[in-house]
Formats: sequence, C-alpha cells, structure tokens
Amino acid sequence: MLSLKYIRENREWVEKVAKGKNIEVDIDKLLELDDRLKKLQVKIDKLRHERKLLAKQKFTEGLREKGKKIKEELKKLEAEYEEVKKERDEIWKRVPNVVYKEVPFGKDENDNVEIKRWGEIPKFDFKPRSHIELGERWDIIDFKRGSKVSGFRGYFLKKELAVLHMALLWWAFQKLVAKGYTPFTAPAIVKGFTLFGCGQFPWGERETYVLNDKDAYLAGTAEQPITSYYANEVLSWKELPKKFVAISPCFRREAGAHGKDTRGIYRLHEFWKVEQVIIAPADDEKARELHEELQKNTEEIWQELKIPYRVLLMCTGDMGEPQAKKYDTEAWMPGRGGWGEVASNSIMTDFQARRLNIRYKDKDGKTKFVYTLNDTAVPSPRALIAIIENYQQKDGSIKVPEVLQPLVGFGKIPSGRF
RNA sequence: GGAGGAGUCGCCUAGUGGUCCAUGGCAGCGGCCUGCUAAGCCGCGCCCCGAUUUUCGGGGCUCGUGGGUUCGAAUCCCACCUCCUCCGCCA
Repeated sequence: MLSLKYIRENREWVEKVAKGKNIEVDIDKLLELDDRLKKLQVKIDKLRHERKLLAKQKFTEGLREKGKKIKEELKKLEAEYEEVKKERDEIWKRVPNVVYKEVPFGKDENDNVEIKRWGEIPKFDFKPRSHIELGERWDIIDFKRGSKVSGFRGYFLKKELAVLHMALLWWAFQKLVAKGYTPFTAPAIVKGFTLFGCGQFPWGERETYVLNDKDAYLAGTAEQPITSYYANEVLSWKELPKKFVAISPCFRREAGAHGKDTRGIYRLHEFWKVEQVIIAPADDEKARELHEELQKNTEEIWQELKIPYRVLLMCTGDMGEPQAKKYDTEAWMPGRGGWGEVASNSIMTDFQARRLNIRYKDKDGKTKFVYTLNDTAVPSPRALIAIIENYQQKDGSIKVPEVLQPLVGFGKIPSGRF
C-alpha cells in the first residue's frame, strides 16, 4: 500500500511504475473518489460534533427531536461514505509499490539484467540426464504414484532423495541460525489478512488454496506468516532490524501455469522452503544493505554446494506488485540446459507494513511503518534438481555434495542402503 | 464439539447508559529546568478542515472486530475473532 499522500504528490511516477509492472490502475478516479470522501468526512464530522454537544445538555423532549434528525442525516451520509470508501479502496489496494531508481523498466523476463555469474557450467563427456530420468532410474522420485495419490503435479521423494531433501533444508536452516537469524517454524494455514497484507491478494487470488473454513488459506511461502507476525504491533527502533529464518511447507495452485513445467519436480503444488525474512527500519540505504546481506546468504549456500548460479536484477515487468527491488538467483540445471530460479530476494519498503499495520517508534519518538524484506534460502524439492543434475556421473549415479555428506551418511546415490 | 470467563493507549490498570472530548502507573522519545548526575514539569496515536503550513487553531475517530438499541454506548443487545478454565474426542 502506498499512502494517498504519496500517490497524490508523485502521481506520474506511480502511474509510470504501474504501467511498467503491467498493471492498470485509474489514479484519476482514485484521487477523485478520495476528494469526495474528504468532503463527506467534513460533513459527517460536523454532524457528529452537533450530536456530541446535544448529548452533553440536560435531556428534554426537544433535544430528543433534534437528536433524531441528526441521527437520520448521519445514517444517510455514513452509508454514502462507506460506499465511496469501498470504491476508493478497491482501486487503492491495487496500486502497486513503486520501485527503486536502479530498477530497470522492462516488459517481461527477457528484460531482466544479469549482474553476476558464479561457477563453471559442468561439461559432461556423456549426454547428461534429467532429474526425471535419474529419479525414476534409482527409484528416488515416484511421479506415477504421486499423481495417483495426490493429483496433478503430485510426487513422492523416496529413499536417498527423501533423506537428502531433509538434510538440505536442515543444513540451510542451521547456516542461517548460525548467522544470528531467529529460527521459526511457521504455520502454513493462514488468515486472509496475511495474504492481503503481503500483497498476495488481490493479485494472486487464483494462486491460493482456499480451505473450507471461513477464513483459512494455505500459505504459498513462510514470508506470509512471518511478515504478518508483528501485524498491528508497534516495535522499537532498538530491536530493528529483526532477522528470521523460517521453515515451512508451501502451497501453490499454479493456476496460471498449467502448461508450464508439467514434468519433474520444478513446479509443484506442494513444496518446502527455508525462508529469510527481515523486519527493518524505514531507511532505503539500510534496506539496500540488508538486501545485499540476504543475497550473500543465498549465494553462500550455492557456493558451498558448488553449483553454478547467476543473479538477475529483475525488471519492472517481471516483479511482483509489492516489490521495490528484486534479485532472482538461478542455478544451473543441465536437464533443462539452462538456468532455473532457486531464490527470490525482495525489498518491499513499507508496502506490506502499511497493509499489515506494522509500525515502530523511531529514535526521534515518531511512529513509522517498518520496511520488510525476504529472500529464499533454499526451496526444495526444486533445489534437488540442481544437485541431482550437476552431480550426476557417467554411470548415472549421483554424488552427494560434500557439505551434505555428513548429514545424510552416504556419499552417492544409489547408496546400497535402501 | 459442549459449558463458563475474559479482551481498555507500547506494557499494566480504573471505569457497568450522560460527571469519559477514557483514569492512574511504568517504559520509550522530545522539550523545559539545571555546576554535573538524579529528580521535577510539559507533550506524545490516527483521520479531516483552516491558516500566518517543518508550527498553530478547530473538529472527528480510537476501549478485540463488525452490526444494532438509544437523544446519548467502553458500559446494553447480536454475530464473529482471539485467549483462559473445565468436559468430550484425539496424533
């Protein structure tokens, strides 16, 4: 959410960014409705003032008459106010966040800017296999029974891969804990306000699983429960920034992606993620610093796994509505013969905090909205694709990355243990 | 799932239809005062309007949320949310 004051004072910029994010918003209408609302408020405030004065006087029949009149008039005006407010908010909540000046304008993923590349793309002296082929060969992924039991995009991880999956999550989790990030396990069942607050709603409603309860949804990422953790609270500048690492299951309907990545464990309805979240003071420079810190954490993970990756600065057309700046990290996946997204690192400025009402008292005693940031540490099973495919050997076996060997207790797949 | 109790400003707390434009304390921040420190005093949320527009004046809102009753609601009624106690079921 942007403040209406900001929108009013920077309307051309807001319109330009919205367009850049491929979003249609009628700022004229928004401001016109807001003007109407203000005028109504003045009228209502005047009437309420009169009512208050009456209520202070000694009670008489005449007073009752006057009071009734005011009451009826107020009722009409308040109804009108609510109607206009609803209309205004409907537009307001669809205005996306503005972006940092270093963010490139662009239409879609083709206009993202590659800013870094790490590692050597492996050269195989054989035709590399995909994780799908290897997964079935060693009976460590079962797609057939996955879809039988769970439906489209259903899967089972088995044997060594089930162990590797847990090890990877645990290893990444521990790494962040060692860096001072507060460990969380987060609920995956969340109320609607968290999804609206994080900017999932209204744009991504079709992406979200709705449970049969009145106000219960499945979270698409721990960003949602963790960022909402301090909703409606007032923090102190002394406790900021607060850094969290959370592990949670993630659920996505992938409603807009039916034809995409239909095979394998790249795009799933259900997966696990270790997520980094930071609640920060309202300071753009500090936010940039923390954003780089998150990025460094993510890159360390891929460096220690010894898997090549690249980092993209996302253009407006490939950014989410709440984001002011975003990096994607993509790991090399030989089976695709290309890069696959494994982390998404964003500064939201106070866009989410305004919707979630998370504030803090600054040094000067002023109450401000916090800034929020989040970045994937590791998504799994997707990250397993990069491990399986980069570590495959000529005979089809898969080496286990050195850093994970002590956790899983074997050095290659098949291990002969299951 | 059933029965009972509770939710007031960052935290604690007073308040059971008009004397509440919500009491008192604590913490934090700013200011005043001041050899130093401490104490003391004043202020402290959100929205709107006006002007002599980093400030001042006026009004409104804010007692878990949303409705309702009433001339008037923190207070009465209804629904919902959350927490506590007990019963039932249960990994």
